[in-house]
Formats: sequence, structure tokens, C-alpha cells
Amino acid sequence: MDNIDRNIINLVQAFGRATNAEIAGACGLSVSAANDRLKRLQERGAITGWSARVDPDAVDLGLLAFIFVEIDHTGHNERFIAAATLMPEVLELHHVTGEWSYLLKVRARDTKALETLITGRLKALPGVARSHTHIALSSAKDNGPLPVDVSGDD
Amino acid sequence: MDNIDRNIINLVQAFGRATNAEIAGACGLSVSAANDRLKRLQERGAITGWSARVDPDAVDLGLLAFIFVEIDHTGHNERFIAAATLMPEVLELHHVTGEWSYLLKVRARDTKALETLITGRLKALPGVARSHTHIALSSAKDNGPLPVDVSGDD
DNA sequence: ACTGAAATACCAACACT
DNA sequence: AGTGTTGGTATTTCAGT
Repeated sequence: MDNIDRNIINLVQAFGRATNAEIAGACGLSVSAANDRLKRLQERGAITGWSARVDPDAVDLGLLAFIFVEIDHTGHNERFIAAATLMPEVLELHHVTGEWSYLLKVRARDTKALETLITGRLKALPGVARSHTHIALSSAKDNGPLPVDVSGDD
Repeated sequence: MDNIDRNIINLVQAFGRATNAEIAGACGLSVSAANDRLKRLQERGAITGWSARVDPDAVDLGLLAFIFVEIDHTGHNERFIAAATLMPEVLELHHVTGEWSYLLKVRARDTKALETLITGRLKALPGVARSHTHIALSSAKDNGPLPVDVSGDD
């Protein structure tokens, strides 16, 4: 992982459909070398996959919320993680420090769908003692690229 | 936006480098039709771009944190948003309901870098009254795909 | 590891249904 | 909107450095 690799990572984060020729041009490599490096970055696991960025409003998921959850008995943690991870509305599930056990990022169609998710499905899971929801009114930035420093060591 | 479009969106969210032939095969279309639909989804803004998924650990950003920020005077909001959005460590910036003004998702190398970010840069912005940080100990799910329902109306 | 070239696969425009 | 064809590009492999 040298600076060229980091440049490639920055490039393909911003432009996931960049061609090998474009990567090569930006990094001063031949097309083959760019292709080789991209493949190696994937084989090593630095690049884990590719994705289209989708406008939530276009797919009727205008409501974004962050939900803190507290689990009351230690034995329930694994089951909660397994169940919540499988819920498609749960985009993220983090184990966090502080007064709460988990922080979930969820998207839903509207407040009604959010209510169903929280009271009907999340709070129905064993061990969920309480939850606290923050609704996002607007997002100035969402899913930004990882800031990969290109002036680190080679 | 019909069910075929929603299928395509689900597919390219999971496999951002899916070829038109693969999309066509999955949706029962010809390659040309798949290409046309993909183009139209981008022209309409449903698909906003393409991105490589990157392993944070591979680029030395092992620390994930969520930071709540309170802004004390209304006039400072715009400037805070503008400044925080430009910080590369700030992956997300949401205006949220509740006792706090904003919720930020940030990534940093380690606790030292996080401290510099919070005390040296975020809290230095005008209007930042206080902040509260939740550190993610682990993430069972991160940046999951938007759950696009394929059984909605055509 | 990188280069350059050859073979293969892919995309995008076209005429037509 | 969809299909099949076609010409132009992109990708990928390989021998050589």
C-alpha cells in the first residue's frame, strides 16, 4: 500500500466507474499497471466491493433516523445484533460507548413506517430495555468517502 | 420507476460493477434495454454516482465516532455546516431533532487524531457550545444498501 | 512491478418492432 | 420501451524488461 494505491483508492471512491485508462492517467501508470493495482487492492481486501449511490428520495426512503438502543441482559446482545442486522431498514449497527448499547442508522418511508420499525420490530426483540430516536431533518453530508491521506509513508 | 428499475437499483447497489449483460440476465431484459434503463436512472438522479467500498482498517481509519454538537446562536449554523462539511474526516453531517443541533459521523486514525479533530477543529468553530461523542467499539453493519421494495406499485 | 500489444469482453448508437 | 446488430472502447492476459 503506497501512495499510488492511496491515490487509486481516493479516485475509485469518488468515481467508482473510472476506467483503467483514467486511473492510469491520474497516477502516471500504464493501463495494465493500473489494472494490476486495482486487482491487488481488491484481493488484499482494501477495496471490498463496488456500489451505486442511490438518492433515498427517489426510492421513497425520505426519512432518516438514528436510534439508540439499550439491551438489559448481556445474553441478549448476540441475538439483537443478528436480528437487527438482517432488517433491511437498518443501514448501520454500531456497538457504542456511553449510556447506550447500540446506535442504529435507519431509513424508512415516513414516520408511520419508522414507528412500525421501532415499536413493532426493534423493541419487540428480547432484551431491548429502551430506545431513543433522533430524526434527521436534513443531511448536509452523507456517506462521504474515507479520507485517505496520500502523503503517508510508502 | 417500475419494479424492473427497483431491481436494477438493488442489483447495482450490491454489485456496482455489474455489467449490462448481468443486469439484463437478472431482469429478463436485453442488454440494450438494461443499458437504457441504467442510463435513465442516472439521468433522473435516482442513481447519483458510483463508488468503491473501502475497508477503513486498510486505510488506517480504524476509529469510528458519532459526535453530537450544539450550536448556541442561530446565525452560526450556516458557517458550522459549511466548515464541518469540508472536513474530510466528517463522513456525515445531519441536522437532527432533539437536544442536539447536529450529529456527525467521523472516522479517524486513533483517539489522538479524534481528540485533535474535536477540540482543535470542531469546537474551535464559532457557535459550538458543547459536544458529546460516542465511540463505536465495533460495527455489525455499516453503509448497508437502501432497502428498495420491489413489490410496490409500477 | 511496469510496459506494450493482442485477444476478448463490453458499451453505446442505430435501425427497426 | 424493447430487440439485435455493429463499430468503437475497455479490459485482461501474456511475453518481455
